Amino acid sequence: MGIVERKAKEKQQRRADILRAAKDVFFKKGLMSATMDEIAEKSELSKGTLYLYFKSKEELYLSLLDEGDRLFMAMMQKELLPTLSAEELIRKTAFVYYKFYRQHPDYFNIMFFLHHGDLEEKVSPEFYKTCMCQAEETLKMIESIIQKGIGEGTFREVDTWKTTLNLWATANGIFFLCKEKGHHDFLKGNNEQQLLEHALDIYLKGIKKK
Amino acid sequence: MGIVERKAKEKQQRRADILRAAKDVFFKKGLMSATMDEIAEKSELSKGTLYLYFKSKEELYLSLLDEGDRLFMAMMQKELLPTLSAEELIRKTAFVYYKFYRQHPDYFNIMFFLHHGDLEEKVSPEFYKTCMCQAEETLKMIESIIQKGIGEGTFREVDTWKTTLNLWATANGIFFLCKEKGHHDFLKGNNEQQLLEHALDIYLKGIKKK
Amino acid sequence: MGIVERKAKEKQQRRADILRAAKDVFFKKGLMSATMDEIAEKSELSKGTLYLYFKSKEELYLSLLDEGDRLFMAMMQKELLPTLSAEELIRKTAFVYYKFYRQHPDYFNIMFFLHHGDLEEKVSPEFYKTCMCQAEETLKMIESIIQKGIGEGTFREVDTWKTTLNLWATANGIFFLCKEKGHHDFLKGNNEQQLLEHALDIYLKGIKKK
Amino acid sequence: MGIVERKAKEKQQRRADILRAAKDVFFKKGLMSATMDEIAEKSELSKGTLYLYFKSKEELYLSLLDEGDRLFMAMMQKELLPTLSAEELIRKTAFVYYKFYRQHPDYFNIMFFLHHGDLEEKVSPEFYKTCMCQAEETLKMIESIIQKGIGEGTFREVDTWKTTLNLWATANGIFFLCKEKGHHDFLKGNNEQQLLEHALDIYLKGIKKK
DNA sequence: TATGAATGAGTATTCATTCAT
DNA sequence: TATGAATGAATACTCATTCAT
Repeated sequence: MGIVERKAKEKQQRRADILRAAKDVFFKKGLMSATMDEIAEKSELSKGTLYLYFKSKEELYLSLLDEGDRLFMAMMQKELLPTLSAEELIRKTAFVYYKFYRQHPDYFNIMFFLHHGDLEEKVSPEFYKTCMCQAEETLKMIESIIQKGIGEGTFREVDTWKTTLNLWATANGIFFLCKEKGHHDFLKGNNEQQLLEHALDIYLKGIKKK
Repeated sequence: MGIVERKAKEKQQRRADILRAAKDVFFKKGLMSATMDEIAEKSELSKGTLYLYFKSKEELYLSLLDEGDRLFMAMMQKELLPTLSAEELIRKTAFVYYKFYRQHPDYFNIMFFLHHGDLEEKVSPEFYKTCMCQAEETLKMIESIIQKGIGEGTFREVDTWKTTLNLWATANGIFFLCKEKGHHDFLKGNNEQQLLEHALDIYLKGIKKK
Repeated sequence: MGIVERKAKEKQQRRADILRAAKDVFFKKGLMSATMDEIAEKSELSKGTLYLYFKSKEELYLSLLDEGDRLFMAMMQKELLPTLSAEELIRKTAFVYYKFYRQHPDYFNIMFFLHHGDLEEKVSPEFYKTCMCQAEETLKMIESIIQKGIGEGTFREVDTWKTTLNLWATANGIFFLCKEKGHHDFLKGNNEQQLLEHALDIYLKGIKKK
Repeated sequence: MGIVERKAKEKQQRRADILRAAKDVFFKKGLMSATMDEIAEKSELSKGTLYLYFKSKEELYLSLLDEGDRLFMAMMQKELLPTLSAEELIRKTAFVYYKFYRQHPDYFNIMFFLHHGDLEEKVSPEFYKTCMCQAEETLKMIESIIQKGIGEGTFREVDTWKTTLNLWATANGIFFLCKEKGHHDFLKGNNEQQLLEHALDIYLKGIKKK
């Protein structure tokens, strides 16, 4: 029994090692330029072993999302105190999302690639669905805040899921827009945080009861 | 003289031929999976000729943006009548953008790749900047609508550029979110148009004076 | 242990296989016209494997020099008996070099390319230096013969290194001259051996005391 | 008639323009890396025109030898005064050859390539023979000096053609040896001139009557 | 389970040469 | 004669994936 447990633990460890190495390499080079060789070397495992734990390069790449989601969820649960008002919760959520984006901007690349399409065909549908489900969890959490706001009487009776998707889309759209840096500043000095706050100011004004 | 003109015309034609073929192939396979061989075959030109007109695969890919921008601008100018109110113009713009997105959803992939970064390193900075400038033109048009709304006294005195970027980010974020289809419906039946309208309803309520 | 040894042996074997195939192809077609595909086919290994053992086409080409140097050194050590006089040793060396040249005239092509320069830029400096050092070993051996001749009192007190380089240059110059064959006989019936002997006759007369 | 002459002159001019441009490019990049495009651009002629004057890239390359030979011959005739003794003439010839080599080291690359073989197959035999004949002219001139030395009674009755070839081979061998520079100094500070002088000292001592 | 040697299909790019005008 | 647009064959090198040990 002890042996079985240890084996299972070792397996988890290997998986974690590979993911850590993959993160380093993918985030440094990008999906296209990263190579399995480099990941194998960095993880101090053989290339063959990589394929024992992940079906393909693409699936390994997407597996990093898991980690991202977990990280984000953890950050959220620490900060979203139930004593806060709905508006405060919305603002807090946005801020945590922003903080997460600042700390791990590369997870967004994965997300973008996931939606982009080139990847979609190279990953098994089951795996793909798994990724989606996790994203949905996050969205449900946001929806519950909006429901709470409506319940409290602070928010108008908006369509909660539509509103959730809008908020999510806005935040992502802003982060995406701000990714482009350096060559040409059409942001005119605005950064993610400022834009996000401005968007919330207006959006909340539009949601809140008179 | 006639001869020079005809040559110039032929050259334009070739360029157009290549772009058309490139669009077909890139939009079917994606940047990564598309091959220059296939584009050459589809354009009924030799591979060498492709490189006579475009420096690299990446530059050819981005060159499709040009066309997209032109298309969008043309659609806009046809629909945005100056007699409309600011709110109507905003809604119209969103609708035109939506229509454009429906007709040419693949142009968004290019945009996503452009912002994503892997491409940034493979294209000359000048060319990159050109792409960015064209995007800015569109944004300026939207800003002018907001300014008009403020001038008319319909909108509150919001930061016009921030608001512009927010609207833009929201639309893109929504389209981006909705791109994911088929495998798992976290949209719960909502489509781009519905989400966009819902977002505008709320956002405009937040902007408009009392 | 046995397993490790066998693996190492197999690796050596592969390397040898590649070198043999490379020799065939390079010597038949020349550096420029030879292709890695052909070498792969001839070695009955995949192209990828070639690159597992050699960094580039150029490095593979130069690696043949190693073999040439070893071959030459082996021939020398068999023939240069220490009982011979300095003059006999010089003549013997020249004769061995000539024999080597006759048996492996293609190694000279590599040497020519090595000095020619186009290659210099395509090979890592370390590798390049290694090639050079091996050539120097041969030269040192010749110098020691001249020093011996001076010590014996047979040769005048000439500059030993200059003399070494001169002898070497002369032999190479002759071989190089004679390479040109077939199209036009400006050699007027002279061959490498005759020219080399004639050169030695005169050169040794110029070196020997009185 | 005047028209015919002018046309002929223009043709010569074009040819010269191409050769000049070819020299620039070939000597800067080497045979392998130089491109016909660059030569066309530098000569301010179209690529097609290049092929009107030269059959192929290789033939254009070798055509530069002509010019080299002419240059060398001209230098020789200016310096080789008939009043000089045979020994002085030999030394003078060597010095002129050295000067030529210093001023136009790149012509040697062509010569080396010519003999190397890759080129031999890509050029028509007639053209190849022409190149060889010109080299022979130079050798005949050297032979005549040796004959003069024998006639004067200064030199022993050596085989004049063998001796000629030996001298030529020695000089070329030395220049070739010295081409390798930079990475590893097995020359130990010796340069072409010093080696050439040392070789002549010894060789002439071996030729001269007692 | 872990290895890592071997694979070989896959591809962007180059460039000498041609030929219609 | 001069052009230069078009060609398309040619090739080095990569890298995800497999599989015998």
